[in-house]
Amino acid sequence: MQEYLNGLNEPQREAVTHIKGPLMIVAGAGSGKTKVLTTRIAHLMNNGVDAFNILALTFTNKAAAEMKERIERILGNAEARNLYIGTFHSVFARILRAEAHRIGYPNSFTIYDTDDSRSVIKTVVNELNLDDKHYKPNVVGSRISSAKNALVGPAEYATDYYIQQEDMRANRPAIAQIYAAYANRCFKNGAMDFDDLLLKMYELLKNFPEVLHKYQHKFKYILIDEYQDTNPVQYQITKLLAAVHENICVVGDDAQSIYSFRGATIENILQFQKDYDDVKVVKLEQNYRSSQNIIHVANEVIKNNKGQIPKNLWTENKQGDKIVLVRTMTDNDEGRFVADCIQEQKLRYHFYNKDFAILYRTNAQSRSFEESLRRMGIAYRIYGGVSFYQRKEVKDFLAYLRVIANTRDEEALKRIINYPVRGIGKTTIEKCVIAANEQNISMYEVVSRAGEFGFKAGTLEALQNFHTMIRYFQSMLTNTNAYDVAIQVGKHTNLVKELFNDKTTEGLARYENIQELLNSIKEWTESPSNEDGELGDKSLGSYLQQITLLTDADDDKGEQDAVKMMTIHAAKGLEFECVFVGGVEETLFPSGMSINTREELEEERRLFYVAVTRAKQKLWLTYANARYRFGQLVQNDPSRFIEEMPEQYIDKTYAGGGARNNAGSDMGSAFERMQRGFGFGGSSNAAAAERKYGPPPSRKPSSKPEYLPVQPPAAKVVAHVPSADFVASDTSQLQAGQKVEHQKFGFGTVSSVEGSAHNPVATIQFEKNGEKKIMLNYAKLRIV
DNA sequence: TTGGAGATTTTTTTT
DNA sequence: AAATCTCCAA
Repeated sequence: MQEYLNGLNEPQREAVTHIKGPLMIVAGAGSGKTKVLTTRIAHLMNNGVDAFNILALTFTNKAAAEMKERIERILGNAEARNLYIGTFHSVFARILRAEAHRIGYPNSFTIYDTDDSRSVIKTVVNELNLDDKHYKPNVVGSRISSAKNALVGPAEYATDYYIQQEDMRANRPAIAQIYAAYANRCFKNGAMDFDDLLLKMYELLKNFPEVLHKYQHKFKYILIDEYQDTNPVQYQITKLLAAVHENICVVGDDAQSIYSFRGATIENILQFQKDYDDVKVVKLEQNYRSSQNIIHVANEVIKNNKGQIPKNLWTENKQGDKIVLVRTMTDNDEGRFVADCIQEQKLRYHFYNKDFAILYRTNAQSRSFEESLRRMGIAYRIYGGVSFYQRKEVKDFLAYLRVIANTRDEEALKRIINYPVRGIGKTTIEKCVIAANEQNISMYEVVSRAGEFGFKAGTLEALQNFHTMIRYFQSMLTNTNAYDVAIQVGKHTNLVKELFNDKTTEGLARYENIQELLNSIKEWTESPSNEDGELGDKSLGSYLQQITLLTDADDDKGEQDAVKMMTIHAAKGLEFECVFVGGVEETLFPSGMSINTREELEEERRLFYVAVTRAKQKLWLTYANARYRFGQLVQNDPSRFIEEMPEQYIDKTYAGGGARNNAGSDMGSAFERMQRGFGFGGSSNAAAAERKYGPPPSRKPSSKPEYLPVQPPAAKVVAHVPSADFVASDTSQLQAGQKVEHQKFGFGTVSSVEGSAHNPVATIQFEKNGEKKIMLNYAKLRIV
């Protein structure tokens, strides 16, 4: 008997060993879903299914790579490299690359990221003489994206009564026109946006029976992870692919559906049973991840949602700690609390940095956490946000490569035609675009035939030089790999040199980024196989196509001992020993944008459910009375989700005061209690904690974190034992020049008092700990 | 044509 | 607070 089956519980084994026919796995959070998927694939292969006939669609490329690795370990051979595993987008991009000629695209078509796509929309809006203030690229773009995800093309969009009504009501009747122009322009540019990778794949299968036939018979077994987050195009594609063999296995949890803004619909998972006869349904309800308390809270909150697949998530794990609710004055206090708390937990329970995750609803919230962690000297890594490949200098460099691989790519061409500056200004670019539109040729072709369009001598020369350079790069394309081309681009454009000569801090960072980019291209070129196991294709085109689809989660720089910070969306599928969820406030979580309909609110609640169920042992929910938004302090109420959690599982020690308007509470503000308790107060330093709890274990974290604390000056507080007679003085009249004693920082001299009358802030020069800004309303100071 | 000062806008969430 | 856009002088 195959021993890999032994580690499975009953329903898991059922899911793994069901080989023929449609299978739906309803997998609760932490129920061993990945294990089931990998074991199932291994089991299929062990039972004679050829790896080449298996397609597995995952949510991130990293998940795909991990699965491959685990399967190899189970099987003990390298067969897994032949599997087709990847995200919808990367798998389809690969197929489209092979079939591009059928639909009029170059096989090295460009993949536009969101920025590129918005930029094209803006161009198109202006060309149609519409106001881009009213037809905002973001608004129009998301409208187009929804249409594509729902399989609505430009023609149908323009004639659909309901859609048109909506656009009329929003006073944006021209969106249909923009959609059509946008689609045309993308095609003309030889480019696909993210949605096109799905839509064109669908059209390919729909319009070319021989292609459909080919892939139907190639993919005899199909597995789809995170099925609750698939949208109608993805649904239709998989339905087409699975139509012959019907060996389709979907895994999902309706309670974790959090991508409706991307067109995902729970309908897909609810519909699955009706689509095929004889669907086997397996429910995985035992949670192996979290404590009893965490599971109870999660279950209780999600009950407030209507209409779900009934299930009962349970665990045999121990009860665990209560969920800690934390209220602070501002977002900065929130950051400080979390950083202090991590420090304390590490000392007390011997956790490593990597055991902690800070999750939040919006990327912008990372700032205050980042600052506090840095001050404390705690290593951290932020996932998401602006990714490496979105940085301006990186995009600029890549734009060269894009033009070389695909001259139709007008977006890229416009980016680089005058970068570095070579005297081809806005007017000239506009002229080129207009000429291109008139003649119905690409902008690049105008540049290449610049002599025919009556440019001034100087301009003409600049254009011709540019064209000669690009042609030179292209001549290397056929017999050189991506890295060699990139190096030549760096040399001949003077880009690298120019950045090198820029000695400002930002210039230096930009230079380093380009170096890193070149290194990563080199690494990619030299690695034996691509991420999907395809051997050999080290061309520039191949490189460019995978680069756009990489996400931050994918570039895993090894297990680092760093606190992880990311949005809740990005945390899907992950787990951590200790989790902080920040900004649990009305208008933030649930988002102010998503409280207008029941559906929206329920999705926010599912998001809350996802956040809570990421934690294995410990969970903190923090919220601030007020936080900065657009540089202004705004008040917020605690999130409604807090009230939905049963009291008995909640520790409210830190949830009392905080607000000034809550003076009746005898708890004192969270900040005050923090000072009384851990982190502050002279005695609770590392040495004391070590005396009390013993030395940290010798197990070493595996590698260096990406963000090692740069300068840890503030982190190392020189311990101060307060005077025996320490009594906080009335500091309302505090003035510059006075000497004071602080419980933690020791003696110092006030250098200034600023801030509003309600919230005075003193800058104090401490003898041992340097300059600190102290909020007088909260800090306890003794005037000496 | 270029670059910079000042004005304006932006925050959901992501492949 | 930060990023992007607009306008103007050189």
